[in-house]
Amino acid sequence: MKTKLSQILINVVEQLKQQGVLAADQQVRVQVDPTKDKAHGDFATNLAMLLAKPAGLAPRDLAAKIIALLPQDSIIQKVEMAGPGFINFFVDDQAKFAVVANILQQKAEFGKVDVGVGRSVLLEYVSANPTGPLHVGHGRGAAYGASLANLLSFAGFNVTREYYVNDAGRQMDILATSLWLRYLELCGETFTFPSNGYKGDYIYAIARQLHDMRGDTLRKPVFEVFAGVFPDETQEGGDKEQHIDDVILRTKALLGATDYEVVFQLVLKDILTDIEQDLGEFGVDFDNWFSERSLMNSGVVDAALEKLQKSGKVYEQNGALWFRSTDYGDEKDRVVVRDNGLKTYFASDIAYHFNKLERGFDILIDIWGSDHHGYVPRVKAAMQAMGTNPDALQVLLVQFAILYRGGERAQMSTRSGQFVTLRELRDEVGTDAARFFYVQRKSEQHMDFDLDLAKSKSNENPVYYIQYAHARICSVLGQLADKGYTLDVAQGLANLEQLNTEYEIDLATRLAQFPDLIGRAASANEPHQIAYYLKDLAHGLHSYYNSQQFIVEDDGLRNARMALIMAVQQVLQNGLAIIGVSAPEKM
RNA sequence: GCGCCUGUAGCUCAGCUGGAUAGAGUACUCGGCUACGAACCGAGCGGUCAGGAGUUCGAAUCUCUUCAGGCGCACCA
Repeated sequence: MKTKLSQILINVVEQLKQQGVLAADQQVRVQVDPTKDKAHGDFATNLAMLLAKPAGLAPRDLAAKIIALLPQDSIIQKVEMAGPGFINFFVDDQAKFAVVANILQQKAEFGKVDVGVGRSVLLEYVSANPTGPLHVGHGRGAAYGASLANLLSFAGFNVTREYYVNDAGRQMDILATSLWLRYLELCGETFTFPSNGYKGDYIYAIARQLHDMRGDTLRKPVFEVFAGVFPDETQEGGDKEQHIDDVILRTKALLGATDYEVVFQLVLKDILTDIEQDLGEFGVDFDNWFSERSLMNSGVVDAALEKLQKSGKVYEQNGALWFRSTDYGDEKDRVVVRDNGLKTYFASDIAYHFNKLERGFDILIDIWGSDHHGYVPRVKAAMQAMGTNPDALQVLLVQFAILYRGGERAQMSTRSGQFVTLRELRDEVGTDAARFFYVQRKSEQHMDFDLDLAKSKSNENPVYYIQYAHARICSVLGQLADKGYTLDVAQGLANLEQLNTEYEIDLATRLAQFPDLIGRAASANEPHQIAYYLKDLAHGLHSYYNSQQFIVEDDGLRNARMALIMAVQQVLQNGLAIIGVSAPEKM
């Protein structure tokens, strides 16, 4: 309907050009919008106001010219000029119900558009360090990423979902060392656990596994472990960072490369498996789990650094290797290889993003926590230096949820082991409510997450409002048989002209807007628009439901109503599927 | 100090690439089940769109500026 009106108006603009009212090279973006006020018809265009100046006419005079050029069309009941020069279109009520047949025919496909035109997207999200279970802070990125992937896919993009596993680097060494220390405790050794080690309970569980596997074979006396290490911060003149670094070195030396790798792989695999399962139960899946270590070990990082070196984009200073990111607008140059010979996380990321494009993707989307926003310019700089197009990368930043518990802000720290896990949240509020809660808000919006409210009063979550609408429709359809009627969709579709109440027209209008909404939401990377749309659609259904009895004696009218609510049911399903929420038949 | 994000009803948030009288939920006050599910519906109350200046037919939306909050500014990831 909307596209049809746009087409008509584009033709009118062409005619205006031929008549010389507009210059032949005049650029025009025809805009047709649904109206907010029914008094303004169904659709309105501001075309006359936009073109008034170039045409050298008063907006209302130009509007009159445009209206005169409009062709006769059966679906357009009336055209009016209004206000400063709006042109309002009144669409024939019966034409509005055509969408019902489309929906029932296309089913789960209804709403698909092609703004993606088959372009391939690599969508990277979550990518939390595998140093512990996911907490509620990761939940938002997970819910957003998964919903966006569904949305883009629905909008015609070819989406690949990827989790970047940061399994290289110092944090992983701290983790492996923490595990071994807990293992030593199980062997009977006693000592003070490093203040900068990972203290979460999950480490104990893995340590027990290790002990079951290897008995005491990996045990070393404590005095050897802590021999000559820098004191911890709890001691006079100590430092937690230097302390843990020394303990790592001792751990590696005492265990040897082979056994250290055993410990390392055990904790990595255990945590990664847990994360994968956790996300899976949250309805968040991935096509690839991409290992940073594999990038390192296969020489891809070295190759990338070499490439930069050859083109003179890196230089040595103070024993470290620096990338000239300032050449590309970054605030300062960045270290890629430290003076101790270790490559930085940034070095891997240069190689990783280069690798992504080498795999043939047209568009790269990274979803990061907003605290990483300062990181964007250097990655783009690196992409440019590597000879690739930095505009291929879109970084979407997700604000952290600020947790409130008992009216106070709850602090979260993986290291200290004090956090609410995503799993706990799912157990207490349910996957549907959690998914909806996260995706309800625009990603860059700060979000207050009241744990008490989410847990205790979960019925207030609007997700139930939408699901209830769906269940209600299912219930009504079930009632047909109880009342001795059989559903006849064909008859319903043939009698749509019997639908004429404001509720019915309103529902049909909303349903018709769904594909357009998908296109807009996908273009803006905003799955929250789907959530708001569904709330509106559900409201339309509930109001309709309360206004009159659906199941009436007249066969044609009854079946027409069934067709309409079945269309609503279908669109609710399609929309809920995108945001990863179930559409239950009963509640 | 510099950069990014945010500021809309008491509270939590929408506001569709500048459009007509700024919306929803919640809270509060009323009203609606012998009805296909009341996890619902209807009505009311509630706003200097943080403040100021500018751009134009028209600004919550764009520009500048002030204020307030969040987050970054490592040879950490």
